[in-house]
Amino acid sequence: MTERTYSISDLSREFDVTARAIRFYEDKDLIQPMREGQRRIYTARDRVRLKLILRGKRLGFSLSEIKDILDLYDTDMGESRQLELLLDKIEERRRALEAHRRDIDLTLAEMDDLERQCRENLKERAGAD
DNA sequence: TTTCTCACA
DNA sequence: TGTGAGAA
Repeated sequence: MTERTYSISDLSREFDVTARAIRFYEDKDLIQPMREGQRRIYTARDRVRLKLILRGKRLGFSLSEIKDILDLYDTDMGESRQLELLLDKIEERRRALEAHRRDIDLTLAEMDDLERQCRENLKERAGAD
């Protein structure tokens, strides 16, 4: 069985990212497609990596964090360590999001206060007029 | 169509 | 973390 390969436009269509972005990930060493002359040839494995990159991005990981995780994919005894690193990253990311949520809640509470004051002020003015 | 590079946010 | 343009 001969393995399927993909062109850069195949993948950009499938995952709805620009070819530019895919080349950009390569430039950052997140993917290493083969070459056929100048052209990039993506294997099923490259395709999986791209899928993982995009998932990582959705979760808010930086490209370098994604690279750290992806690199363990290639390592011999990497399986468990990859999962452990991923767990670390998830925990870290979760903390960051929770901190962000607290900030947002504080800001919303302040806005409630301010809004209340504005409304009271309006009422007083209406009475004074 | 795809590549590369330079500039730009 | 990408994009756009221009030339090959």
